[in-house]
Amino acid sequence: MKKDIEVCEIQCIHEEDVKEVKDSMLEPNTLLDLAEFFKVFGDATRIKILYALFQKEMCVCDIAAVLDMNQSAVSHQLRILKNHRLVKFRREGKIIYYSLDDDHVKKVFHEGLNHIEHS
Amino acid sequence: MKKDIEVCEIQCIHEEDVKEVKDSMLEPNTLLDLAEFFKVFGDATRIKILYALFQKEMCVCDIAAVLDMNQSAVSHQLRILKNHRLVKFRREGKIIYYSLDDDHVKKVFHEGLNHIEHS
DNA sequence: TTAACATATGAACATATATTCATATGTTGT
DNA sequence: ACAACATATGAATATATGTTCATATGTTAA
Repeated sequence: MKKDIEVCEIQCIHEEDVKEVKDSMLEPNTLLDLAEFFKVFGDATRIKILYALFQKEMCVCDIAAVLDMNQSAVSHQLRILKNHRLVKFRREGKIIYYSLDDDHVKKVFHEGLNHIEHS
Repeated sequence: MKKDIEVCEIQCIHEEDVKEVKDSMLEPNTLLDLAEFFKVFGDATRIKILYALFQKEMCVCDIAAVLDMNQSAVSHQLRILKNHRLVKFRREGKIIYYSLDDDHVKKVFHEGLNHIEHS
């Protein structure tokens, strides 16, 4: 049964367009994954880490030194980068070296740079 | 004068590397702008809006209908996209049509898709 | 086994951010 | 001028996120 007062009804103007665009929308999971992926780039600390790793693989404490941050903060961020397969690591004794895991990273990065330079 | 107890000193292992990477680091403003730029992509609502606008220009209420969200929420997000020059708009009477403002958007988007598909 | 070191992690806190609600602004037709 | 409509915006709230602190894990050398 419908209530006689209908609130929050979304009104659209171009029904055809809405239907068409709605049908072509990405799958919910893809959307969430994409947003998650970009969210990783949306933090200055992680951007710095990625940019540092563009130059060469580095261990955690060296990254911390480059960023002038404490080891814990860097480690937390590295975990996020690792979970999203943006960086990988190898162990050498006590030291763990991190490096880039993916070529898309550089491409995304440079498209971002292009944008902020041209706007 | 130095305190005899020195806490939170950042210890690095490879001084040379640290110096080199630190010197080649992006400027603080560039870093912040980049992070800001990607932060815009890091939200499912904005991703949906951008993807919708890939198909065609749309007015606010149609976008709201596509996303199944209220007008205010969409408007707030459009403002963010507008501020970062990702979308532009034109007015036609009462209606305001939004569209993509930048080719980098699509490129960034597709690199992101590539990444999540290959990982 | 123990000390020293490199890194990881859980909890707590402070800050940032998205959505909602109410309302303001700006446009059109009467 | 007024009503109806499309959009924008400020404030409030709830949630997400980054950093710090304390501590745990894992490795090496003695």
